[in-house]
Amino acid sequence: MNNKMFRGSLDTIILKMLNNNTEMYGYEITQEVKKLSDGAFDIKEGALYPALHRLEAKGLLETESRSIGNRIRKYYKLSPKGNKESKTQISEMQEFLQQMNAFMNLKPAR
Amino acid sequence: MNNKMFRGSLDTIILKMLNNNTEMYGYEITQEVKKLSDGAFDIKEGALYPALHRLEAKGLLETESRSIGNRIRKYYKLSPKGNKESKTQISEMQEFLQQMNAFMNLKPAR
DNA sequence: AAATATACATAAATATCTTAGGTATATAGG
DNA sequence: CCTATATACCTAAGATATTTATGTATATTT
Repeated sequence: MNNKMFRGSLDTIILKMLNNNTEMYGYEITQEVKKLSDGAFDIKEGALYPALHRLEAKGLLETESRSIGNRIRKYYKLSPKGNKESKTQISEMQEFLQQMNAFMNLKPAR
Repeated sequence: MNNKMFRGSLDTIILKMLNNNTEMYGYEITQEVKKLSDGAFDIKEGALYPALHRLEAKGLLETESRSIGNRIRKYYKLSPKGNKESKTQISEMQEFLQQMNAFMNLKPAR
């Protein structure tokens, strides 16, 4: 997929994932999103990590670092504020999708 | 509408309008899009004109300036290349909308 | 042993958008 | 008549989000 249209929806995708899953770590999000979208949505790590940090800075996400073997994973989950915001953004996205769909299906006036 | 999600879709919207209408001038596009979307899509002129110039530079649009009274309007229409590209982008957008819609409707695993 | 996958991260470059400002003509309301 | 709003084009500065490239390190597969 030409992911130009993907722009602007990354935060909402992350919030959606964390709304469904209680907690996830960054790399896991990229893999799950790819899988769930049949490869259509390909989140670049260079976009993901700054996005997670942004959302955390806004108080929407809470983190907990855990050692898995010799490696550290940083788990993210929605804060109460993030929980509310995720629902808002999911609704707004659905509304947007409907509007854009109607628009793209418009027939010429004559 | 929070038009954050609007990002990345302006070019496609313009191409869609010109696919439906043979020819339009810039200001007309902003007004028609607003009307057709019930106010949901609000194209800023600061985004529109650079976008039109970009699309023209890519060879997707052709222009013709016409005097209307003492004022000049710049009419845009799809070039043959733009005609093809518009159909491509409309299809890609529709595919994207479907994917994103499915994604936003995913239920938690358990 | 080497290649690939996992897991985090940042910086530079690029793209697109908003905000703000500029110019000028046309029309509607008081 | 005059003033505000609408029409119609445009660009520049700043904000923001993304890609590409790079870096580090461990784990797993071939």
